[in-house]
Amino acid sequence: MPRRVDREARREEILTAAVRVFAAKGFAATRVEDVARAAGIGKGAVYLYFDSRDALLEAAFEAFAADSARLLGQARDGEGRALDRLVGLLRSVLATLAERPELARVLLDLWAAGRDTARPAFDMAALYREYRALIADLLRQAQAQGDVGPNVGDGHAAVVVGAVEGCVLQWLVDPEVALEELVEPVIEVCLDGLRSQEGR
Amino acid sequence: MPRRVDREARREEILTAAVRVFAAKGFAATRVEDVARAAGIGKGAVYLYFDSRDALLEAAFEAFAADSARLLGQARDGEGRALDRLVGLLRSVLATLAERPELARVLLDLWAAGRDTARPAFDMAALYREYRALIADLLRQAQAQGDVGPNVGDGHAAVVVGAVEGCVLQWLVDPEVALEELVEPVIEVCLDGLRSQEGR
DNA sequence: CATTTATGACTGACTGGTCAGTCATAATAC
DNA sequence: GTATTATGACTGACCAGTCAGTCATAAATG
Repeated sequence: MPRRVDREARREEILTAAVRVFAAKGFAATRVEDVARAAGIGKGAVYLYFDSRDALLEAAFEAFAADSARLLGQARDGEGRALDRLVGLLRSVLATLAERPELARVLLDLWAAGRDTARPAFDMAALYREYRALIADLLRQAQAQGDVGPNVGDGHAAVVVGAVEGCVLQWLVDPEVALEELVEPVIEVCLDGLRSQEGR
Repeated sequence: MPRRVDREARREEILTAAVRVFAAKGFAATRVEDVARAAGIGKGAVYLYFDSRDALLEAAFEAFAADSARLLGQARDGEGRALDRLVGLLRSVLATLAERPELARVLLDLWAAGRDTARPAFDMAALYREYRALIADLLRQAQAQGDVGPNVGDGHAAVVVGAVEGCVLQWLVDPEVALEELVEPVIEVCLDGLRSQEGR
């Protein structure tokens, strides 16, 4: 053991281990000692890097929020038509989740924990609000560009977020569901719907 | 203490109380005694009607599954065009959830608990599989009737389920979201998409 | 280079509190 | 008096968080 340790890196190691365990057993069933064992350290050491068991979950949320902020930023400031940027956002959100399935699984716990008003640390609601706001904005731009219909509004932005998150939910809940196979259908449904369209 | 008690009714009372508490604090933070107090009985009495704390959650799941079975049956055996029956299903699923918000909130715990393979009692995955299967079937019928495009398939059924559940998720996570206001947008997006359609 | 001293990193046994589930007892009805 | 329903005090398991102590390395000294 080096006398000095890269605290940031070690913290990250522990968090990665924690996410792995959370994904496998769920937060509720995870003991701090499980996390320690998964990280190859003693239980006490966990507390040198995190204040509490809850803080581990909070850190996972933050990893999540950071990803989201990045993706939202890209879609907001990207080039091209608004509708294309929306499609890009959907693709990259789904790809990011599919790439880190363990982090994604923690969503199940974050959704459930977010409800607790005594735990304002996981503000999933705010996160989804941001997604809806950006998508609503992109839809308004797309409207100005004549790419989407005139009656499209905030409710539709929520449905787009819903379609993505609902697919993620099914994937998380059911190992049979393959998230990658839902990417194109999500985009097709959101853009063109199910109704037969003679014109195309 | 009456010697004879309607066991079924009393069980239902306790379950209702349990759901109320689960909705408010989450399953993880709910003590059996909380449920007992909410039901106006002693802790021991809970165990006269339920085997364990987990059994309460399982019973909530069953209430859920029963609702779902009813709605699925209606959509399967209903009258009218397949696409109309699909729209009816979406409306009634969302209406049923909006009508019993407390039961709906338990979904958050059921999603998280379902992951535990040691708890096959909550088979959310199977439930969503049923929804997807029925909707895929309705879409095939609608295709035969010329109501939906030729390339619509199983992935699109998953997206429809996703759109609904994703809206529910946002509603559960964020008190600001009004589920009723998302009903029409869900239907519009699923049927016609966002893209501007000159033809209509 | 060998020895001593200092210190940050880490450990795991321990504590205090919590809570699921049990059971001895009581109340009631017939 | 017996069967049924209910109670809540109690028990034992469990676990988050703590902390006294260990260890590995670094720095200082001669």
